Amino acid sequence: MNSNEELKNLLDFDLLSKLVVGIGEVSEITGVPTRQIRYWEEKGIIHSSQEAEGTTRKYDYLNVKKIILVKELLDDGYTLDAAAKKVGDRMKLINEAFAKLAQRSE
Amino acid sequence: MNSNEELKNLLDFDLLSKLVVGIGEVSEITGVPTRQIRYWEEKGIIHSSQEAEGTTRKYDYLNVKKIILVKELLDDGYTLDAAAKKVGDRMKLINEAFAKLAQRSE
DNA sequence: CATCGATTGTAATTAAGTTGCAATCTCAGA
DNA sequence: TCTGAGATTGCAACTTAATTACAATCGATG
Repeated sequence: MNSNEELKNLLDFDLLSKLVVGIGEVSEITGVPTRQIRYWEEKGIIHSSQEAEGTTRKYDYLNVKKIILVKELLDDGYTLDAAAKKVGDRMKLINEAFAKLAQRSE
Repeated sequence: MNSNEELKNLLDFDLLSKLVVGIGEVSEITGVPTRQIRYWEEKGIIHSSQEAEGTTRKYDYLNVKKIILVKELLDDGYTLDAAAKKVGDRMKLINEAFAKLAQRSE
């Protein structure tokens, strides 16, 4: 049994993907003000799942992770666009790894 | 490098533990009506993190997992109390495994 | 000092969640 | 069939959380 299988037994990836939190929670977790999160979203850097206009935005694990990474780079002196690009590249890898793990859990 | 270390590199357990969702979300995920979730909580079977009276309940991964398991047993014919006990035992193991994984991530 | 990127403030509105009280539903046993 | 305990549900009145739109601010750079 390889490590991924062990992992799948412990962690329910299907559930993980459904754990979507509100913007207030994201703000508390990341330290980024809600206003700023919405701004990044306006700019197309973050993509929450918002069913329709006027309904509340929801953020999954990967969304929150991305916000954390962007914030780290901003704090480090990057411009928003540069940070977004850099994080985008890294998120690709994380997304792929997750996709693999989530595969057989359906 | 063992599987747990690989896992830690991929999954941010600190973040996972902070992903707490509202009761409406839990209801959608699990198929258990919000009213019923509150009832189970009243009975002491579920323990959401509710800062104070009147504020909204929040449920983390393990809470939601527990609700899913309880529901499965109920659907299978168990009484609520019996299901709660059975699930409680299983959650102990899951909790321990998570505690181990969450350790060095701080 | 004007411009641009980045962020922030706020009012008015809607969505989501809370409690408490009471009603209902199920079903095993007298 | 009646009944009582366990389990669930309905709902009104209320509070908290989140939404949008418009405008203001703030710092760095040419």
